[in-house]
Amino acid sequence: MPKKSTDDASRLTGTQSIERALLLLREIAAHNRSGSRLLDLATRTHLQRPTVHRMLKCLTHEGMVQQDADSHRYYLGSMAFELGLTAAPRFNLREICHPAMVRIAEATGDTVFLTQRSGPDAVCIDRHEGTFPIKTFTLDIGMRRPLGVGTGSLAIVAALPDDEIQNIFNSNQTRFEEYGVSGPSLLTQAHKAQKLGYSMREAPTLAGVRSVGHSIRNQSGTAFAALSVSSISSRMTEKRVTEIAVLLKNEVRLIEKQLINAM
Amino acid sequence: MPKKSTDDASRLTGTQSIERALLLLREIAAHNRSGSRLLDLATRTHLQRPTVHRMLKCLTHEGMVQQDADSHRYYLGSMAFELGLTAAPRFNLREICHPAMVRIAEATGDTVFLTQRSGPDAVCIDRHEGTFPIKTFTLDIGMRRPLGVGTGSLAIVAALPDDEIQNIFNSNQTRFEEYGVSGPSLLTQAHKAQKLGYSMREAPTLAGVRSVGHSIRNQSGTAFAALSVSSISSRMTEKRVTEIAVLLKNEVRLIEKQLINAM
DNA sequence: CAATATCCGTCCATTTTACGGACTAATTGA
DNA sequence: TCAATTAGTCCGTAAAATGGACGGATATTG
Repeated sequence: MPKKSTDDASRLTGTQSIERALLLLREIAAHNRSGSRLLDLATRTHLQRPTVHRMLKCLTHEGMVQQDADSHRYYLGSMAFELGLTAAPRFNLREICHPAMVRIAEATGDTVFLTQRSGPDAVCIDRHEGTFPIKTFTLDIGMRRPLGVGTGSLAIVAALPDDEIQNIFNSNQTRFEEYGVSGPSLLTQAHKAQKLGYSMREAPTLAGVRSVGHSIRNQSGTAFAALSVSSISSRMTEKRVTEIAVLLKNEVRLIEKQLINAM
Repeated sequence: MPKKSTDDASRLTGTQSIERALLLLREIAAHNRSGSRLLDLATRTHLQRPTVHRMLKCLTHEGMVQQDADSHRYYLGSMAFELGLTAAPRFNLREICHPAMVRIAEATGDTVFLTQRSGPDAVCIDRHEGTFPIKTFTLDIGMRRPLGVGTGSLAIVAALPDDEIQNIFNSNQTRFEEYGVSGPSLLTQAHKAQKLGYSMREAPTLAGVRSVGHSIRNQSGTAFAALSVSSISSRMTEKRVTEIAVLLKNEVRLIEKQLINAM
């Protein structure tokens, strides 16, 4: 039954199963603290259970995925970790941004996050905590969520051309629900962020947390990462939000200069 | 033409292309500093060029692989890095071993390596340098080589049952050549290491470097990792080798105790 | 503690997907 | 400028992957 996959436009041919395997890996990565059950993976990826099972068996065999013997839940495996170690030297965004994150954390006292775009997702690749005693750890390092969900993520989206924003929101539509946010509202928020030059919002899942984000662009001008600062809402007055936005903007300017030399 | 793949016994079915894709990823990882050309990848993986190309196109599209625009060479991509970050919290061997590595580096003055088995390969997952001014950086973090090539690697092999050693050496045979070592000689060295309880050898590729290694076993008693110490041969007298071996053995004992609690 | 609902894992006939031989384009290098 | 090497593409064919259906394990409920 040709379900006429209404997926993305960018159709590659002759690689269906690899695409599916990577889709699975991303989905497992997106829930790596709690682990994923076979059925949930099948549902979330829109694949048939037998297909998912067969692929997971292979991925497990090769070490990309691990299955907990008791719970049967799937997690990323040691090979994923090792490939990451190997790839790391070529991805020095973390190192480049580290001093800036320290400075921002010191200046604000709040927690700073570094987020990087990964296709239809955004991944938190670093975090630095400030001194203020109430900490808001809205993101763990390595956490993967649909593009547009976090505040840093929103800043990345807002910096993209309008038609691409639409594309992303269309393809992530169903995934947004899982994170308790609606597509249309995200679009409004993205437009607001475009006007302001930075993103700001209340965490939808965690009441009382407010964040400010600013995108980072590469040499060719496309936003591929973002810095964001998170704090309890009571500290995030309107005045303070704009102050932090300026702080972020300046630090990002420095980072972007370094990117030109480094990459 | 049914080439009757004389591969490994553990035949999975319905996952050929995923297996091949992962084989490619491992092969790219094994040469990630210099990058890999399409043809070399095809040769090393024993796959057809069109197949490799098609798969690389997909992997590149998904961010697992990156292609340098000028040289056309392939490297691991940002998604590999990100998956690694996500997987990291569940692989704390590094953290557990870190204090031991510091102590060993201080005691010996030489460079200490932590190696982990990954199927038919071994991957260097950590390194700590001693104070002695002549340093022997025989391994970079993330470096992947066929199991049996390095000294830590050799210690892991030596701790396996004899038939498995044979299997590994058979399937890695051709890959050994690339690293300038011969299978049979490795077998002798493995047997020697079994008698001694630790592995020791002169680096085959880099004259004047001698290393000592000791395997680390998990709860179920199988060797899955190793600590090793590397130094210039003039420092590695026979007496000193045995001293370092004792030092390693004691540290490994402590690590193995922690593994029981941690994992 | 049956009975029942879920979910995991496997089988196998069918068909779509991926394979790879052959060709073209791009790049190197002599 | 021309040969040699490598990258990338096409497409008919065969084999690999798909997924509906079933058996078995584990959790849940009455």
